[in-house]
Amino acid sequence: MPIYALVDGNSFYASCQIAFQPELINRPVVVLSNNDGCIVAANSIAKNLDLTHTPANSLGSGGYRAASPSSMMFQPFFKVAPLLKKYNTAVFSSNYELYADMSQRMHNISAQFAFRQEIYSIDESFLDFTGLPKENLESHAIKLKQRVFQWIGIPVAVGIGHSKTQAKLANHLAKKQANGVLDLTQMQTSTLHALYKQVKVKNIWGVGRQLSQQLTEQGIETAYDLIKCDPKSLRKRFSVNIERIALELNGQACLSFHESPANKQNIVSSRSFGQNVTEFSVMREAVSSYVATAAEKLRKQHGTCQAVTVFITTPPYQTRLPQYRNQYTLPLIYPTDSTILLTKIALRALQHIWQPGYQYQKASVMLSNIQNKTSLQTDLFAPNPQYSGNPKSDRLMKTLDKINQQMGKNTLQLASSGLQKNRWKMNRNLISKRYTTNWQELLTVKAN
DNA sequence: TCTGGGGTCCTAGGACCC
DNA sequence: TCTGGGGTCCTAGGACCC
Repeated sequence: MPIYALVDGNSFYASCQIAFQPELINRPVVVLSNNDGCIVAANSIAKNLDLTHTPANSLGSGGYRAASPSSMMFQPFFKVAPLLKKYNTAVFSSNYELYADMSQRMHNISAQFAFRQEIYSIDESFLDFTGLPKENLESHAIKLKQRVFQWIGIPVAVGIGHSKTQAKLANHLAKKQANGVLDLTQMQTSTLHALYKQVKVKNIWGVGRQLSQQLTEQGIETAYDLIKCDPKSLRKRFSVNIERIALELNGQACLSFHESPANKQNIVSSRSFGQNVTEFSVMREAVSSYVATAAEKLRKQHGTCQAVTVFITTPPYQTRLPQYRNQYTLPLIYPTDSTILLTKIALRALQHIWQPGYQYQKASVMLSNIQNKTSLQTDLFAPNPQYSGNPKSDRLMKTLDKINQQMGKNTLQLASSGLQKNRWKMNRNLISKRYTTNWQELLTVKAN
């Protein structure tokens, strides 16, 4: 039987901020989404703030009542700002450069504790503990937790189980444990089942809002209820996913372990604007920029794509404004990774859907039909390829990427994505320093 | 005049994840 | 004034093939 651990950074973005400002440890701390739109991370103090104390009119029509402590998450910032201020909350714009670097450090430390690691997200990794001495798994995990905290100041929780779903569940429960670690593999079946009886289905990995409602309606309310069902009948009544979840909870691993990340099948670059966009020339610039970002990612995984989708929308929440949203996909005859060609195609798609007279809030670019560049099918009848597989284009793109990597993003860019950035760039008014990736923003330490 | 059965591929939409 | 971004997998239905 395999044994997996899940290591997860607690309130990761908030913890990254606190790591560099330890004086925040006893204050509520929240981190905002792009554009300072809504709350995407909160330390436990902030999660426990009572939203019901906010004046009703500042929480929209009819007032708002908190359903649970973590309902702080995904609240629009402007609605809860007065409450946050009242509680002396430290509020940060998201600083992905900082979080990505801290993430790498956290994953590197975790990796030292197992032969195999699967990096699952910015703040989570699975470790393969199979073959380690079974009775010591818990102390092994405690060492890991201590080392991460000592080295980079990030608190983590570790859950251990016979499947990924079990490890996830153990991690969820570990956060309530004093030592932040929980090993389900050494537990008596009766103890495990008693534990499962306390876990609501909505807290199981893979069960979201819809499924938990459907399950509950059929009398399956806890993890225990789920494992007591016949897996085949679960598949019939719900889906293969639920069957798999039940098996995994029973300790039968169905989801495999992936050491190296798979290449993306789709690459999206999508962003809300700092202010609504009304002019085509400004929208054009934003779309060009997003293409550049997506194409750079594409080349990083040595891929080419064969379709480009552009999507634009007005703000869905501002219902007083006339609403419009549309998308258009253009296929390419030959696969490419050239920012120049992809920009041309994307702008053509934008032309198709652009309607003047609206206030646009957001645009997205998606590259799809991605294939590996090295295994490309060549077309016998293709004219001399102008962009992909063309040595001149390849050299140009390589140079572009190299310069931007060494000198900073957007050092070199197409003119079409350039001149009026302040008309659409996102707001990040409350951003912290990039303590670990920028020489100008290192932490200053004073000796008195 | 009658008109089966089995299969693949593609796409759109839904549900989920962090 | 102000509400994120980036993915995956599964399923159902239609087109098409033999």
